[in-house]
Amino acid sequence: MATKFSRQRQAIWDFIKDRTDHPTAEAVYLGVKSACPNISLGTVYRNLMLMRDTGMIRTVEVGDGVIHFDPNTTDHNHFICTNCGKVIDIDGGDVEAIKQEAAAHFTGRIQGYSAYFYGLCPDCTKSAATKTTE
Amino acid sequence: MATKFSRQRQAIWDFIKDRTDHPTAEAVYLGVKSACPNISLGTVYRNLMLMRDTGMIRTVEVGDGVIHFDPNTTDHNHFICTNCGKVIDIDGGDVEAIKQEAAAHFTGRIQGYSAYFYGLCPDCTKSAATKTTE
DNA sequence: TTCCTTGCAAATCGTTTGCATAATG
DNA sequence: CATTATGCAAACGATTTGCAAGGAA
Repeated sequence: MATKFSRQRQAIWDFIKDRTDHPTAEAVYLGVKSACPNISLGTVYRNLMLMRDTGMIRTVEVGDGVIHFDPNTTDHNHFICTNCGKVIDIDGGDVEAIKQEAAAHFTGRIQGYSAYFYGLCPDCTKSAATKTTE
Repeated sequence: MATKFSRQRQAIWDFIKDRTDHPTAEAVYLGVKSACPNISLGTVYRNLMLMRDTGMIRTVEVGDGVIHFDPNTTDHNHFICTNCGKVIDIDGGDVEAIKQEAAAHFTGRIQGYSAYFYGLCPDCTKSAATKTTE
């Protein structure tokens, strides 16, 4: 499959490659519109999925029923704010240790791994503290 | 909301309460049909979601685009077989330790947690070993 | 009787796909 | 030129919802 780097694929990659906010296909679509005014959602999906299959990016399923895309393909954890829905990277954790912990209690071979932590993100914690009541 | 325990809700609960195979709504629907021949998928969904909101069960999103339901509401990890799609509980892991590990690298308060490990389940590992060649 | 629930069917909504056309190497 | 990619719109499939009728307290 000789990959032809189309303008839209390039635009999608440029848009997502440095993102840390785990955009959805819809978000990528909107974000790329300025560079490619008449790109279609289908093309965005096709390219994102292709990038995932190629290992350029990774898909993240947070539990909101929508697929999020993450250019960070190294093992890391995710935090999801139960208030605003934001998805934040938790870098620097010892992923290997977590894998070991789980592997110790399971008889199969564990290859991949993906963990989600839920709670209030720093921002939401702050604004919650502001309002004294409610 | 005074909950009226209908026959179908009872049947759904009876069906799922001891399951460890994380059935989908569809699976519950089929499994409950013997007890309630003309129950509808909608009712199954409504009840499962209600049970989740009530904390009776928990939903599990494995990455196959379908919601799985789990009567085990205690913190535990899940293993998903990349070959057969089976979802297996990993009991006995030190979930608290994993939470701590992640919390140490994040500035928000971590409340919930859910992790998925991927690989070949014992069964599939076995059958893979059987076939000398592929 | 009074709400809560159901069954049914239609409606959503995210994602996928077929196809004729356009762009890439 | 031979392919690969695109845009569009229709197809899909899981989940949700409105509503009139049925069932539990």
